[in-house]
Amino acid sequence: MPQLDGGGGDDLGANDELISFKDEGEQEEKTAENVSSERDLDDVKSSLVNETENNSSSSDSEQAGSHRRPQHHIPDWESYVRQREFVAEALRRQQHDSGMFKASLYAGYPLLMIPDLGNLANLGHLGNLGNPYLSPGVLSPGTRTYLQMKWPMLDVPGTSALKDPRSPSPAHMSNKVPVVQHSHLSPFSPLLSYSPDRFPPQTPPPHLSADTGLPPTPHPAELSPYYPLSPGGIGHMTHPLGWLQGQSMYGIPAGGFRPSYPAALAMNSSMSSFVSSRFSPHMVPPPQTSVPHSAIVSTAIKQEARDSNQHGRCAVSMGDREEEKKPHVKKPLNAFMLYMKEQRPKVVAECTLKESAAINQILGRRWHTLSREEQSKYYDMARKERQLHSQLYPGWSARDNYGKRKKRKRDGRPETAPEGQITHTQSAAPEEHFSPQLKKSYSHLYPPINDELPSCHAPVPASLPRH
DNA sequence: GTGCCTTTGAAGGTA
DNA sequence: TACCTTCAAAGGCAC
Repeated sequence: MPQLDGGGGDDLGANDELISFKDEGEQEEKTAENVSSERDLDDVKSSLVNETENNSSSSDSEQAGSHRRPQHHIPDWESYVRQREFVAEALRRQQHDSGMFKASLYAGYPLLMIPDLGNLANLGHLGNLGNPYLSPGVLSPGTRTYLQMKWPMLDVPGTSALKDPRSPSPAHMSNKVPVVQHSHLSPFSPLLSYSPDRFPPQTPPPHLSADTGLPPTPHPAELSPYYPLSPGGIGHMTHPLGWLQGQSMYGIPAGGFRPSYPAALAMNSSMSSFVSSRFSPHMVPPPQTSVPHSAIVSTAIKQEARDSNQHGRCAVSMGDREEEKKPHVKKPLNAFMLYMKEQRPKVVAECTLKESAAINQILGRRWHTLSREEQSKYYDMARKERQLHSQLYPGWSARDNYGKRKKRKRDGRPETAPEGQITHTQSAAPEEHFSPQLKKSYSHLYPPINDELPSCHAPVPASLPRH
């Protein structure tokens, strides 16, 4: 795995990514020859897919040669670093002025809490500081707010494990944040959009510091490889997730989150946003007091609860009521979903498409054109997402969400051949399987003869075999 | 107003 | 173990 530097201890438990790549016929341990042949294979695959997009002016360099260029991120790195430094400086001043936290204690701690982020947000263009993660109205003056920071953002001694310098990303790939984003949303922060519901402010329990809201004792045993702590340097620090797991800030029961959602969620909001430094080198400063974890969605469950009540409140048992109280905890996003969230705005801008079905097809093809390094970034993000999710919701299971949605109709499309069923993961050219509905929607993009894919640029011939 | 479409990946269930 | 199903995001569209 390219992003896995074996030395830093940074990427423990990356097996999922290995599996993911292996699933695509790529093995982590390969000889140079194998790598070469693999590259050839990838190039073939890439060239096939890129036929649709190479004709654009923007993809001149995205040729089927032996090198693929990173598609979007590198140009953004400088601006990102500048902004990061600016924010870091602002935070240092904030720390110095407010004395809210000691650098020695929180250095490298991805979560910083300041009493009033509004002041910080007023620092000129810092209004965009948390922007990818800031929902309008989330910040309010006087609200104690967490600032989410990623390790490289702070000058942390002993962060050698942060990243292998050979890594494609100087800090960590997951720290990159696409600059081309809508200012009001983050491609990697579904957390902020999951639920507008707020939970009542709660008072931190006595065992937590009144100033920081953090527990006084660390949980070194629960340190995540993604938030490495140097034993000698900052080993005394509380792991960002440590206090979340064992002694939740606002009291996640030891057995899990289920029995007391609101309390747990109040904590989860800040934690999720913070640990969901996931993917953000900036900050994710949702109010500590109210915004639940992104994975918590209220609408669906509310709807269900409403329906359930309509069916007869008398029949609702206590257990059912507890069920109704359950917030809908969404699944963590997988690598491709993260990729889509990041890239969708770009595709929309490039292709002037808005319909997600078509965009997703384009993105699905672009996904396959990504190099391993590029994909590994998203696998890494997804792994963090899952780790965070599992720690935020220890008792959650994907099965909990089964049936929350209406069952998808599967008879709408022609069945694939019985033998060797073509699934969405191994289908032929996607345009071949464009539903009549989608084609109809894009009739203006479908030349009547060619029946083309609504791609940005030159479409792939329908007969083009695809991996 | 609700579900479908469309993608990949993760996870749970089943044979 | 292999295969199948469901869900995660997104927004236009059809009903």
